[in-house]
Amino acid sequence: MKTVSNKRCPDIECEEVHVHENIVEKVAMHMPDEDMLYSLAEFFKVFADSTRIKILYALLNSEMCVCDISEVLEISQSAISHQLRLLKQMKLVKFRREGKSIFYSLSDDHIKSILSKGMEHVEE
Amino acid sequence: MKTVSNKRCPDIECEEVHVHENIVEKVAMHMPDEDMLYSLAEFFKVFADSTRIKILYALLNSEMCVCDISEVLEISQSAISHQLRLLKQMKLVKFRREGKSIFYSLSDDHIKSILSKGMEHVEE
DNA sequence: GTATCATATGAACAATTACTCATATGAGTT
DNA sequence: AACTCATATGAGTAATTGTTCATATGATAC
Repeated sequence: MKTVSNKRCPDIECEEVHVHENIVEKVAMHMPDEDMLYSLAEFFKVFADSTRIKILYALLNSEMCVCDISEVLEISQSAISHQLRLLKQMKLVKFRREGKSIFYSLSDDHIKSILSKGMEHVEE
Repeated sequence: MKTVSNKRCPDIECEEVHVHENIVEKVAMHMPDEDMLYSLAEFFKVFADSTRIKILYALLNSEMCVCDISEVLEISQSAISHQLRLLKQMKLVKFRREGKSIFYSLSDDHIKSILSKGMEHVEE
């Protein structure tokens, strides 16, 4: 079956055999690995919760201990701790111990730039 | 109660009244609106699902009709349609009708740049 | 050692969500 | 008009997730 390249072909219908093959093939070729796309979704999941977003924004300004974060955001210590664990697993935050407290901070600058990219879109 | 500015104060404990007040205040001042942070999380939620990520990546290359997307990604037409609805609501895709088909495409370039920012982080 | 405080964590529960299936809509064709 | 095809959508369901509550851990102070 012949396909027309780079131009839409209105009379080709959209059944099993009659899909717009040129497009389908081209797109299929450029798709990243399944695994990669899955990881990407996993990564964005971290930013997909307002508690975690708040934590990240708080840490944008200063490293903070768990109970300070809890205080600033008015969210229970337990909830914060659970979310910090996830952020830790995803390597978005690092931490250091100081006496009884544990201070968390952002692990790199990617986070800042992703947050602001998102903000740009939301602010419109 | 006195706080020490810009320097950690190890002997201040982390109870209701004894939080690291200088940090807490400073961070509290710089926090964006609750609503803004909530919207931001909502926005990132769109990217937090592998089906939607796949759809967006597919559309990065070319506008496509629903059944082509379904074919390329090997995901049911119904599932694609449900997710496209969400993407439409969040203004990440636009669409045009052509005969019986409806062609979807990315609504702007923000999306591309957010995806690649995410990709940068994942690829490390 | 015991007591206290900051943090972590497991279980339980409620809320959200992404899918499937069945069906509806709506445009084109005859 | 009736029929077909592409897409949309509502209901139902299984899986995921974020919180609370109770408790554990681990460091410091006594």
